[in-house]
Amino acid sequence: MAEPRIRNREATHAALLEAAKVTLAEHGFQNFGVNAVARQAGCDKQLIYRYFGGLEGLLEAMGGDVATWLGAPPVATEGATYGEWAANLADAYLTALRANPLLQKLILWELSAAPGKLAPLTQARSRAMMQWVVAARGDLVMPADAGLINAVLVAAIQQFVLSAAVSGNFAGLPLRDDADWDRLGAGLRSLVQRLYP
Amino acid sequence: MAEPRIRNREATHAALLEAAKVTLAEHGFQNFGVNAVARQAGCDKQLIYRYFGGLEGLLEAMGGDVATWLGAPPVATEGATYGEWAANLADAYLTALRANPLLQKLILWELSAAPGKLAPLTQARSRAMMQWVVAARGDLVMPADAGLINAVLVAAIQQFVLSAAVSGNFAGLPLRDDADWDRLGAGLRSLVQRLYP
DNA sequence: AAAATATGTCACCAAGCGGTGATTTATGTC
DNA sequence: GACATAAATCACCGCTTGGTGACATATTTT
Repeated sequence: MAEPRIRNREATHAALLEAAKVTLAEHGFQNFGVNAVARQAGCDKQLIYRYFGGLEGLLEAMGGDVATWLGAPPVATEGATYGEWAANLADAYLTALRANPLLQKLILWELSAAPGKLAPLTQARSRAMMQWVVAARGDLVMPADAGLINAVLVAAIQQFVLSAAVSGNFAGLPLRDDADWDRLGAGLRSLVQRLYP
Repeated sequence: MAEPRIRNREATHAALLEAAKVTLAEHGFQNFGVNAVARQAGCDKQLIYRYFGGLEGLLEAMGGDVATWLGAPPVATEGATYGEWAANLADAYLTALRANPLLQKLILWELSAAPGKLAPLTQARSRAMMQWVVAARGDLVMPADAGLINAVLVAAIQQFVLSAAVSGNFAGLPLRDDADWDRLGAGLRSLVQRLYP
């Protein structure tokens, strides 16, 4: 019935990888599985086992180019203070994450899955984000409590974006249109500059 | 085979509700369903349909006593500044959420589920948390940007707790034993006091 | 005691899942 | 052109899920 796809191992391999990303980004991790990915790719699920050894291998393969999901980090402004740099980075992460449903779904999945099940993907993502930050930081010196402050910023941003995606707000703050996000960005910027005097 | 449970509608009703909470708290929302709840309650799933009209009704019923999940809010200290009060509240929420796997799973579920599917529970929880805060605030006057600052605090705390539950850390910060959490609490307190001068 | 009702259980259905062996068929090689 | 290999599909398995109708029995009412 269904016309078999043209025979091309490389292309099919790539198509499966792409289908995995699309499936996760569009439908979340809840219905993510061999059937859903194969459906999205338009081929038989057997090929997932043949080419990746199963879902596990497919996830590992996804981790391979996870670095490209984030895009290029913003460059550190010449002569900027650490506070300005941190504010810029927060802003950049906020917009990047907001525009990246795949990354959102992955973060959510990591929070929901049994520890270890997503290890390869988690490690790849964590490494990629570290590089993102390090590449942007240049040779700025970190204040003493920068670790905590930045963790709070990143954590809050993630929670905002994830909550907004499902309910359009967080703790009373509306997070729907661009104006809402602009307000939030400006507010965060002022907080950051107050925290890094 | 299985001895039928003694016939008592009230008790069975309550047992199902309790089983729902236990199932969610212990196994998360991923495997939450009529089968799992009925298994936990030790009765037939049919009773869920008879007494609650299905999972939906069971969730609504769970929303009924969601207020009791949080426990009593900390009382506002006499003559305290808003900054001190906010720091206390952050501390209280951090420890309360950390000790409450059911609430953790519910928050995670709300972030992962299709909007609307959890509406009754979400509304009940949001209302309960509002009351928690309002009851604690007393008649302290809120600074101008308190809404944003508190949102950032709550968001960060939630992300910390959720991430710690699955991976034991967040963005490099270790969040395993009590000492880790004490350090985080102290750090947050200092940040709060810097933000509310 | 007999009948009616309420409570609880069982047996089954269709659908979806992860996973696997067997089968077709296009492609490259001799 | 005949053959081997590799790419893709098909057909099926066991299991779990949400959901429902039929059944058994304890409890109350008549």
